[in-house]
This record gives sequence, C-alpha cells and structure tokens, in this order.
Amino acid sequence: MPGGRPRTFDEDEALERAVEVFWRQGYEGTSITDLTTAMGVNKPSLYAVFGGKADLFRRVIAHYAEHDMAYARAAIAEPTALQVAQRFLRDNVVAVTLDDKPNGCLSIQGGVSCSTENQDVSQFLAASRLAGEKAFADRFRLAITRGDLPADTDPDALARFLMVVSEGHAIHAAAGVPRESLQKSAAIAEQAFKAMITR
Amino acid sequence: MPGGRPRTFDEDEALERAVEVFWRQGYEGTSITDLTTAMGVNKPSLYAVFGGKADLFRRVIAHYAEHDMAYARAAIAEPTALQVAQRFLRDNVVAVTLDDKPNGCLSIQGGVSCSTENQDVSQFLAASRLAGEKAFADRFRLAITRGDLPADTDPDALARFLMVVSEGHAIHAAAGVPRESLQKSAAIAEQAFKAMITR
DNA sequence: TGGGTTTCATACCGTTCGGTTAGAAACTCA
DNA sequence: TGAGTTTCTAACCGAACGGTATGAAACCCA
Repeated sequence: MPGGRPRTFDEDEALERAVEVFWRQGYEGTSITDLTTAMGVNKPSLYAVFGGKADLFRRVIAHYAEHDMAYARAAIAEPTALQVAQRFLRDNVVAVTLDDKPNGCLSIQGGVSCSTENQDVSQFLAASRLAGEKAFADRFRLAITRGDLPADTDPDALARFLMVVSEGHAIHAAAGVPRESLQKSAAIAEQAFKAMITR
Repeated sequence: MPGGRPRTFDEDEALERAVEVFWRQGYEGTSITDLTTAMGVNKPSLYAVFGGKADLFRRVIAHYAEHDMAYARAAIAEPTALQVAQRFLRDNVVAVTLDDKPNGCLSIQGGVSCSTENQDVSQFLAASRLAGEKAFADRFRLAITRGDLPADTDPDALARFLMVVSEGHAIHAAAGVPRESLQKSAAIAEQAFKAMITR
C-alpha cells in the first residue's frame, strides 16, 4: 500500500484539540464545524479517521482519562489513606485550574445533562465518575485491612466525600473561581478527612 | 377588553413543567417541541406568553430560585453559623433527591457548559451560584461580628466550601446516587465545618 | 345573532445540525 | 510518465432547530 495524498493534520494533535473543544463546550454544545475548525481536519477525514461525533467523543474521553486524569491514579498509589486524600484534593484543584487547558473537568463539562436522545452521553460520564469513586473506596478498604484506617470507618462514604468535593471544585473552576480560592476550600475538606480517620 | 378564546393551559402550571424539562435536559438539550409538549402550550402561545426560549429560561430560573431554592434562604436565616451550615447541607441533600422532581440542581443541570453562542446562559447560572455563595459569606461575616465565629476564620472560604459540597452533591444526585449515600457525605462535611469553627 | 377579541392548530420560514457523495489534488511506486 | 492510493475541497442530503404567519375556533358582550 503506497501512500496517497498526505494528511494536513496529526491524528494525536487533532484529538487533543477535540478534547479541548468538548471540554469547553460540552458534547451537545459542540458542532462538527467547531471540531473540524479546531482540529484542522476536514469533514470527510474526520468521519473516516474518527468515525462520527459520538465515536470521536469516546476517544476524547479515553484520551482525557489517560492523560488529564493521571493525577487521580497517582493519588491512589500513595502509601497511606490520608496521603491519598491529600494528594487527590490538592492535585485536583491544580488540574481544574490549569492555564493551558479549559477550566473545570471534562467529565462534568462534557455533559451533565443532555437531550433525551443523548442521555447515554451523560449516563456514560456519570458512570465513569462513579467508577473512579469505587477505585477510591477500594483503596480505603485496603487501608482498613492494613490498619491504616480505623476498622469502623466507612470507606464508601470517604470516597464519596472526596469525589463530591472534587466535583464541586470542578464546577467552581469552570465558573472562573481562581486556584487560590479553591485551595482554601480543599484545605477545609482535608481537615474533614483527617478528623474522620484519626480517633 | 372582552375575553377571546380561553387558554387550554394555566400559566403557572406550564411554567413549572418548563422548569422540570430544563432541569432534566439543560438549556441546549431542550427543544421548543420538548417544551410545548410538556407544558401543554402550542408554539405560537409559548412565544406570545413567554417570549422565546431564552426569555422562558430566565423565568424558569426565577421560578426555581424562588420555590426550589427557598431552603437556602431558610438556612441563612438560622441563628448560628453552625446551624446555617448544618441546615444548608442537610436540606440541600434532600432538595437534590426529591421523588417528584428531577435529581440534581437546575442551576447546574441547566447548562454548566454551552456552545459559543449560548455562553451567556452558563455564565448567568455560574454568576447566580456565586451570588448565593456571597450571601453565605456575608452571613458568616455577620457571625464573626456577633462573636458566633472565631475572629480569625475565613468567611469566604467557609461559604465556598459549603457551595462546593452542595454542587458535588447535586452532580452526584443527577448521577442517580441515593439520598442516604449523600447524607453520609454531608455528615463528613458537617464535621469539617464544625472542626473549622471550634478551636 | 353578530362584531370584537384571543387562542387554537397547522403550515411555513431560513438556518444549522450530523453525515455523505463527487471529483480534483497530492503523494508512492514502477 | 502513468497507474494506484489517499486525502483534499466543495457541494449536497434529509431532519431538526428556533421562530413566525395564517386562518379557523371559541369565547364575551351587545
């Protein structure tokens, strides 16, 4: 198979541009024209390479989860439950207020509510967030078996609280609230976590 | 002015139906057809009575703020800062998990991200949430002058933390997380607040 | 009963949506 | 150079969008 006419775009770069557009405007707020313009990809190529809006969105979410959510996996890998929580809260605030990315979190900005025909989009995003919550809960269960957390702590509630706070920070960041302000809120959440696990 | 043909809808009831549609599907995810169907109002009447999608949305937000957010004003009216926080956190969890209303909060579900041409919608919603946050901050400033809160507490940070948690609960509720689960998370936030103000 | 008035249902407006087709353009290889 | 392949530009598709015009239907009042 020899090579035909060369592409005018790089597939990975184009995908990253798509991430930013969906991140800022959400799934339904993004049109194919928005995408082709930002990605530097013409319409037929977009369909040939990425396969439609819904398929592209799935690839975008995967790319985002792998790159822009790496901090969450790093936090879970911390040695103690408290360090897990601290690092997640702190790095989350940073992640939702980066200068070179849209404010907030794609998982929420992508579509917290959708039209009836796109309910699967918001449901998919919600399910993936809850999967992340479960990862934290499992991590805290492990901490309990290790004696790192008191035996009577509720790992699910702790994980939920962390996710709740991170989601609130994402909403706040998207509203334009600066990083320093969110850090003060994260510090309060950190104190709460500390108070819950030291008895 | 005699009366012409009678309307087939009640204006207030129709508005409440509109609230629910926007609440579930967001501003951009809601079509005029969705609205006319749910409201029982034909298209020309919708434009005559409510004046277009954007105008209707403004009325919907106002109706929602007055009725479905009354609990927040009631919380601010509590006698002490701790009671303000407790009541807000508890009633918020209830409000975002009502059986006869959509899960979550209209202020967030309405449109946390929008297309470029509807940025004003998400900005308007974000601004109104921050206005609510300021109301809490002012309330906590008052509490400091009353000696109800330690003089060195940060009223803005406390208010922000409360709003962050409530937003997270709204996102969680919209994802289908049951009330009881959110109450455990709210209890942790309550402990955090208590720990911050008693020294 | 017959104006006057208001809302009804329906058809229509231009635009944009996601998605596709047609053919010219740019490359590799022989 | 010329066949083969791939991506390019550009026009096009039916459907749905927000919004409006038209005329019939249902009321009050005289």
